Amino acid sequence: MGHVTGDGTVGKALHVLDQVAAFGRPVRFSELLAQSDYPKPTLYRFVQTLTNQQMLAYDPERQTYAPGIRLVRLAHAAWEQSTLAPIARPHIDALSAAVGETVHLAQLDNAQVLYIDKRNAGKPVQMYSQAGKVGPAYCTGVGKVMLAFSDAEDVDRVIAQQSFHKFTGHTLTDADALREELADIRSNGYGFDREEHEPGIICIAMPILSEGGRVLGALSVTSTTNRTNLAGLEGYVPILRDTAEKIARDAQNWSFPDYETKEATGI
Amino acid sequence: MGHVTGDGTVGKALHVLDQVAAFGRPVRFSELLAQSDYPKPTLYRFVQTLTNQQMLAYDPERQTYAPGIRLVRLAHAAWEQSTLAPIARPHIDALSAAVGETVHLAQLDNAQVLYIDKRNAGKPVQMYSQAGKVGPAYCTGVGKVMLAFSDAEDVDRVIAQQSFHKFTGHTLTDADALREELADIRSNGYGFDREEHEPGIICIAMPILSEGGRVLGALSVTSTTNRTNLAGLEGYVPILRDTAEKIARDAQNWSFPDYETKEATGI
DNA sequence: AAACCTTGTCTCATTATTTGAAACTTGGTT
DNA sequence: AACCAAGTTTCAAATAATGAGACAAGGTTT
Repeated sequence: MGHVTGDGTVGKALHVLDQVAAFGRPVRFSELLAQSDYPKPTLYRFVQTLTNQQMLAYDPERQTYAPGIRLVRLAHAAWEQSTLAPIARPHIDALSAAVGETVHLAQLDNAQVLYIDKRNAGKPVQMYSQAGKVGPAYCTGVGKVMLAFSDAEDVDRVIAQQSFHKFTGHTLTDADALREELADIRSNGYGFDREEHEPGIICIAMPILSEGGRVLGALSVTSTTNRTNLAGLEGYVPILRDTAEKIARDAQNWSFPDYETKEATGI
Repeated sequence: MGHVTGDGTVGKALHVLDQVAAFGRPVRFSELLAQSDYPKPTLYRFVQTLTNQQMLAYDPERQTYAPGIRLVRLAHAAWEQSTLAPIARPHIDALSAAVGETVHLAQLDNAQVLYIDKRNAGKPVQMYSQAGKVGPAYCTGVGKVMLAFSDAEDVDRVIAQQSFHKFTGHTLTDADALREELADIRSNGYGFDREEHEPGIICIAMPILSEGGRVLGALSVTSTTNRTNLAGLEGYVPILRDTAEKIARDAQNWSFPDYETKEATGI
């Protein structure tokens, strides 16, 4: 009878959590039930349990559920321990200052691009909204670059999961076009986003590769067609490559600092 | 044999997740086992399940577990839907620009202060590391202000959980001193951090209260004793009060925007 | 090399928990 | 007063979690 979710009760509960998060807005129990595979009392108990555990938050006034505050706490630990962000931080600070454009750091999470960090060179506002945000792999600079240097089997798996929604006139809309693009990127060593996701937005992206050639993540410098063009972005290749190599080297040597005191640093 | 955790298998698994996060660094199975209440195979299976589910990440080289990347994705949804951050964003942007100092937005999470957002007026770097960070309630400006306007029973519960660790010479080190301070704050309408958490760091904090007087969160402006003093910070009271009121008002009227398309905005 | 740890993984009968059809409650609507 | 939708509870059957103990894989000492 095993459902697709697997991993017993815990897996099922987390699947419910994902469903709530996927709504992108606070959701009523009945809405959740309508699109759930579980019978009413089962779903009900999961939602209750998750709410008790503060993994979901219940708004009694509107009778809605949303992902809970406990996740924010846990994610902070994840971000600092399981992503490239703490290692890359000084390097992308420097990169952003040098190029004066927006810089992104991303990793691959299943078949999606997960944005891990961002520097907004000019305007320091509106940043948090991006860490944790996901984007499509087939039409972003960082996504294509990470795919280009992944194992063939991983590429197959990821491509199979892409929707190939046509965001702009430049979006690649099928697997073959994407595979050609990946071959190009592999021979160049870097890739572009040619207004494939948003009109007027272009970027150049560089993979972060371990010594063994494994994909750790990717960096990108984003700009607009008003300010520059692809040839202009190409001028950033040396500093991007340099930054990516530094991050990869630091990741190699990284061993977690031993903490004795927990509350040592202030806010 | 009901443990303190409650909520069946799911609760237990999440408790394990908390334990891993609490280490603050990647942790080996044996370390986890040493401080766990569960027998070896039980803990083992939980860790396996959580790793399968990407709630934990396993580093095969070092044989360690850390909170996983899936949490970062989930937390983004939580941050946007279950915190004041999206509502407060434009207001704290404006506040930060006006005062030229660091601004924090916090909420109460159990007995701790959870930092939700931050603006670093001068230097736009190193920001993400703060969202999701937790701090003590009894010796931070935002913590004391939120407590001061909470229900008596909540205050009792929170105070009972404080450690009253003496961070500096100014830290309040017992419940009575804290209760006096809370009474002061209540009559003033705002509070200070008088180098109670870190030497040289001072702040002024303002509660964000709903129409009914319920605590929604708190704002603070932080500075150093080199740059200013408490009297100087007190000059920010009008703009702080104004900002807090605007956030509270927006929170009242907030109904989640209906999304039809998910991928409408670019990165 | 052999004996001996330490750390991590697997087995399986027992036990406790999850499961979901159906019944019930609550609040709003015709 | 009858009706309907959304949410909550019950309880026997089905299933999954549990953990003592055995086993495997490295490493270290004698």
